Amino acid sequence: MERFQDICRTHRLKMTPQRTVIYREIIRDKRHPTAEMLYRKVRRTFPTISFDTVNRTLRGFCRVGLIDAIESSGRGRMYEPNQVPHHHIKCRQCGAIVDFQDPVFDRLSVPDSIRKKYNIIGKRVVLIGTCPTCQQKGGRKHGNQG
Amino acid sequence: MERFQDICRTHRLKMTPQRTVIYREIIRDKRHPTAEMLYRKVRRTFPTISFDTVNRTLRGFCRVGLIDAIESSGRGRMYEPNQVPHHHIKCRQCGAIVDFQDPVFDRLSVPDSIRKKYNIIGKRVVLIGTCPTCQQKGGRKHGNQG
DNA sequence: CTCGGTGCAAAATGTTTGCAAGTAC
DNA sequence: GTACTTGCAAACATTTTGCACCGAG
Repeated sequence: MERFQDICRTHRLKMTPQRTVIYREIIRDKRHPTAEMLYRKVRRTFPTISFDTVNRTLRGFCRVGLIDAIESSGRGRMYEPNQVPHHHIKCRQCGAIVDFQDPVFDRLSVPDSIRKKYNIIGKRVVLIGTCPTCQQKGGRKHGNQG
Repeated sequence: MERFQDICRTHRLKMTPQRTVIYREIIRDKRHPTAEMLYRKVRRTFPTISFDTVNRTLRGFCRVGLIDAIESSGRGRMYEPNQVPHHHIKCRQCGAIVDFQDPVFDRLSVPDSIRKKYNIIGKRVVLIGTCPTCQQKGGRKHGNQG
C-alpha cells in the first residue's frame, strides 16, 4: 500500500478512492483477473464505480509499473500484481495461467549479446502444457502459447 | 511442407490451395504476423482469398499444432511457425516480440513438482524490456508483459 | 483554483458464428 | 457423393475515445 502511495506521487497520479479500492483488490487477488472480473469485485465495496474507470485505471497502473498485464486476446486482458518474481504455466486447452516460483529460474542470466541491445527489466519462464483439470476432461477450447 | 501434409492427413484436414498458400507464407515469415498481416501477404499470390479464411485457417493450424499463437490483446493475435525451440524478448513500449535462441535456456528442466501435475509440452523464457528502437525514440504505446 | 479523474455514451477494433455454394478426397 | 471448406455478412466481445462535470491536491 505504501508502494501504491509512492508510485502515485512520483507519477503525479491522484489517489482517488476509486484507484485505492482497485489497487487493494488487485493485489489481494491470487488469480489473474480481467478488468471485468475486477469490476465485479470492486463494485461490492464501491457500487457507483463504472467499468470504464476500472478498465482505464488498470491501464494506468500498467503504465507506471504498479501492475503487469498478460495479453490474452479473445477472452480479455488479464492483470497481475507486479510483486515477487515468478513464472507461468499456461494450459494449452483452457488458457488458464497459474503462477509458480522457482529459485533456479529466478537466477537465469540474460545473455550479454541481448543486454547490449535491449534494456531488460524482467524475465520469466513460461511453461506450456495441459492442466490437471483439462487432462481429466480432455476438454478443449483454444490452443495457443506465449 | 511434408510436415504440413502429414499433419493434415492425421487430422483429416483437406489440403486446399488456400491452406497451402497460408502455410507456406507463415513458415516463411520471420516476424510474428497477425491474421491481418498474413492476409495481405497471401492475397498477393491468391487474390480471391478472404480474410475470414485466413483467420479461420490460422486458428485451425493452432488447434492441430502446426503453428502457435502468441496472445496480444489490442493489436490482434500473433502467430508463429512452431519449429525450432526458441525464446522471446518483448518490448514493453511497442509490444514487438522477437525471437532469440539460447542453448542454456533450451535445457532448463521443469521441476518435478510441476511435472507431477501438469503435462508439459513446451517451455520458453520471456524477457521483458525496451527494444533498441524504443530506447532511441523514448516512444510509448502500451505497457504489458506475458 | 486547477488539472487530472470519473462516468457515460459512442466509435473503433478484433473475433466468432451461420449459412449457402463449392471442392478435395 | 459426402463431408469439409470457403466467402460473405452479421453478431459478439472488448478496448479506446470524446466530453461535460467533479474533486484531490
